[in-house]
Amino acid sequence: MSNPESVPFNTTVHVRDHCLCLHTQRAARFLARLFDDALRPFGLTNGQFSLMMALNRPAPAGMQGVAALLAMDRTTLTAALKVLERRGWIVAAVNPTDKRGRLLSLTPDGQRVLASAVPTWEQTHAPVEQRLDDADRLRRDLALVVGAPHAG
Amino acid sequence: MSNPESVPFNTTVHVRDHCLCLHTQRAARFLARLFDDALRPFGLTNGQFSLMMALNRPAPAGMQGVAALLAMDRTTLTAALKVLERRGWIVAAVNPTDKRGRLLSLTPDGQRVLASAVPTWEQTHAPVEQRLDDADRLRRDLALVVGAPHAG
DNA sequence: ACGAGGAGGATTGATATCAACATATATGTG
DNA sequence: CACATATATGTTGATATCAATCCTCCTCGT
Repeated sequence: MSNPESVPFNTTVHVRDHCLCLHTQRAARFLARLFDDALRPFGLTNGQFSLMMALNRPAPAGMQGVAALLAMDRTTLTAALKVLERRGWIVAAVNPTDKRGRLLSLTPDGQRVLASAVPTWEQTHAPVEQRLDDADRLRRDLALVVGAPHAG
Repeated sequence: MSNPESVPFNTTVHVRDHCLCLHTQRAARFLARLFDDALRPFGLTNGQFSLMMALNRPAPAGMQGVAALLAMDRTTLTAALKVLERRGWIVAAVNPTDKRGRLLSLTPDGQRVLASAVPTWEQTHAPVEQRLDDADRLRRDLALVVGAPHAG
């Protein structure tokens, strides 16, 4: 029934119900679909929206900083940028101070697309927040998972 | 500064700090890397581990049920199964009762691999759980996000 | 100035994700 | 039984994800 070469069903149930990795992946897939659907009319995915929002800052951003902000692999960021660059929504210029680095920024077109999508983001986000007793608590907990000792 | 064609920096900061989709994607990427690293010696990714665990049940599972359990697109499941099937860890047999459907189950080899990985799952999961004040609270909140009115 | 080691990115290969479309089977109606 | 419709799954194309690897450019010691 539960020899050392197989996993007892009880263990399966325990892992299924407790694995934070699984729980988080499920929620991530669910929210990705939700926001992808909502943002599709703008030609944006949830990840592209978050990335462009991360680039909407007073001074151009570097790749390391953006990758860290999104907890994303550097090479994933490279691939994501290529898509947005093809569409003319962002530019990746060589950093004149350090020619190894890139300075990332939104183009005027990119700013327009992002601005047009913000109301939809709000309309999509609000119902999710309302389903929760305390959205700030969830944000704090997720920040703890990622390793930030303090949230916010 | 904040004409209708661009997004004010204040808005960017608000979205960055509040977007539950972004927060969840970040945590999901972080945990995926953590578990992928830990499970690599067994030739498993976090997703493959969760999928095989979902298939470890008394009676063979159908694709619809598994996809729903993992909150995963049907076609994503098809692709994931092909990899595990190639390795001989699962079998997808035509359901004799309904030839449209498939019955998914672990092979003995698959059971062995899964069983060998469980201690590593425990060792990887424990520190994450310890970082949280209340892991059950996070699990409940994530379940609420996915739309389950009751957690557990 | 020169060379060694390091840091920042890009590329490649594998898997993951999902929409749009295609195929096979079941079910219900007449 | 024939046909329309619904259900279950597979296929294709685009993007997302990350490890391994390579290349370029910077920094530092001499």
